[in-house]
Amino acid sequence: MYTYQYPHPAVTTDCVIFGYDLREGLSVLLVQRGIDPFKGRWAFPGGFLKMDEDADTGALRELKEETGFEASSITQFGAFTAVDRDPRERVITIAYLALVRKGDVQGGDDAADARWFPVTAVPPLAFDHDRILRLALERLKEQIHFRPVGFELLPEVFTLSQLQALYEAILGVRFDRRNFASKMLKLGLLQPTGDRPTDAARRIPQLYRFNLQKYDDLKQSGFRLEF
Amino acid sequence: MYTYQYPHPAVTTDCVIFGYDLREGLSVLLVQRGIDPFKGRWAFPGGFLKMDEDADTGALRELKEETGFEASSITQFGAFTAVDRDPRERVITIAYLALVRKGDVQGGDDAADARWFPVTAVPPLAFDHDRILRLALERLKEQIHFRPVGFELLPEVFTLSQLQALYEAILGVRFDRRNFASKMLKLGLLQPTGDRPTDAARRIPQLYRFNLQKYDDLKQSGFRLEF
DNA sequence: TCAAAAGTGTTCTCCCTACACCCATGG
DNA sequence: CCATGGGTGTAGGGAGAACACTTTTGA
Repeated sequence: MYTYQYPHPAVTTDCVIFGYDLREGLSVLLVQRGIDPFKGRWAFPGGFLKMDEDADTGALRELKEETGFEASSITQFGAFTAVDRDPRERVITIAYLALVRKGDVQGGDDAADARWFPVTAVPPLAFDHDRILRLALERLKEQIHFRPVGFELLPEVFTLSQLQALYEAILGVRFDRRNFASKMLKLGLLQPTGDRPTDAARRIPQLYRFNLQKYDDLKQSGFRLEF
Repeated sequence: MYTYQYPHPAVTTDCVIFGYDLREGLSVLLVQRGIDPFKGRWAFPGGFLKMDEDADTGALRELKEETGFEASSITQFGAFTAVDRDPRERVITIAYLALVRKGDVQGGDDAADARWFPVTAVPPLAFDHDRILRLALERLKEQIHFRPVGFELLPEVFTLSQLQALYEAILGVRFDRRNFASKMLKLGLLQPTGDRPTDAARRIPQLYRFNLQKYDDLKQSGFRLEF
């Protein structure tokens, strides 16, 4: 038992992990709760913060424990503090956001109950996780202007139309194919690979790779992707 | 005494209140700590969260108690969770940001120990409040593109050169006077007032007022101030 | 009448936008 | 040979950046 002179809330972390593929579009990683409250409902991976870890560390640990996935970087995007958001006791949560390649997440051992859901078909969520998701989506839309989110979500090599589909999925708009291509290529962040994909049903598109070097240069000078 | 099965951190809120005037430039509101730890040091107004209030409410309450100022809106911008950030016990803080007219803050009764400091001349701060300030300044720079921060910080009527000086102070850059004026006026957010200021040492400039109506319209359609 | 700030307009360039044609591939 | 998607180019308009002259005022 732990006693304090004044009441203390419990503190948890939650991770909104976004992934993407052509079939399902933008998706989030959810785990099914095995215990009450909200037993059986889906929720973001997360859990109680330990006393000897900061929130970033705790979020990464819980994510690993519940999904088997070791994220390289997560971004804190909000604290949720409504008084009654957890029926057991006062719990505030610190929410994190990460972008991952779906393929990297496969094979989590403890991840029996972890599953991807398209953001357009998310089941009812536990606690106030629907609000957390809404804010996460907003933040993702903002970040897309400053951060090459496409390159974190897509496989290492990708085509221009895949990249465009991703941007359209996140922002919920449509772009002109030719203008999107020229704008992207002008940035210089894309490196054509010599290879071509083999599974093409139609004309074979060029494959690109993200140029990290160039991105670091651009970040130095403070850039912005306009869309 | 309050007992829990697992250890809980304490949770506080802190408010970074930005103000602005021509003499001092961009400033922050600080209070001097009356008790240990860090007794005598300056810190952001804030304090422990109560169990029956969410963090926004708690932040506004603490701000009022410590500075006498009733803010109309505050923006949560980060949680600080380093394990050793408070020497007494594990404390995490949720940080808020607000923009106010300096004049509105005068006259807080309890505010004996509240003072404005130019951001360029901030004294040593308690806890990790220097880190909180750094992040707040970054967020302010980001928000300036989506939110008419000038109009929240300046008096109700102001001149174009005052507005420009504010933008230059926040972003740390210089603009061409003529381009700044035409860009601002083109937005349609500025309403010329008939009046002219009397204290001019030189040629008397036009006074403007912020057009809230127009701003709401622009917000609907999702706009961005480019600078 | 001079110094200092205010007001105003033009030109050039670049980028965004809209849009059309041809090419490669598999069925 | 045709449907589907990939690749490329151009013309027009608008916005930003650079820049100079005139006006008002108090000293």
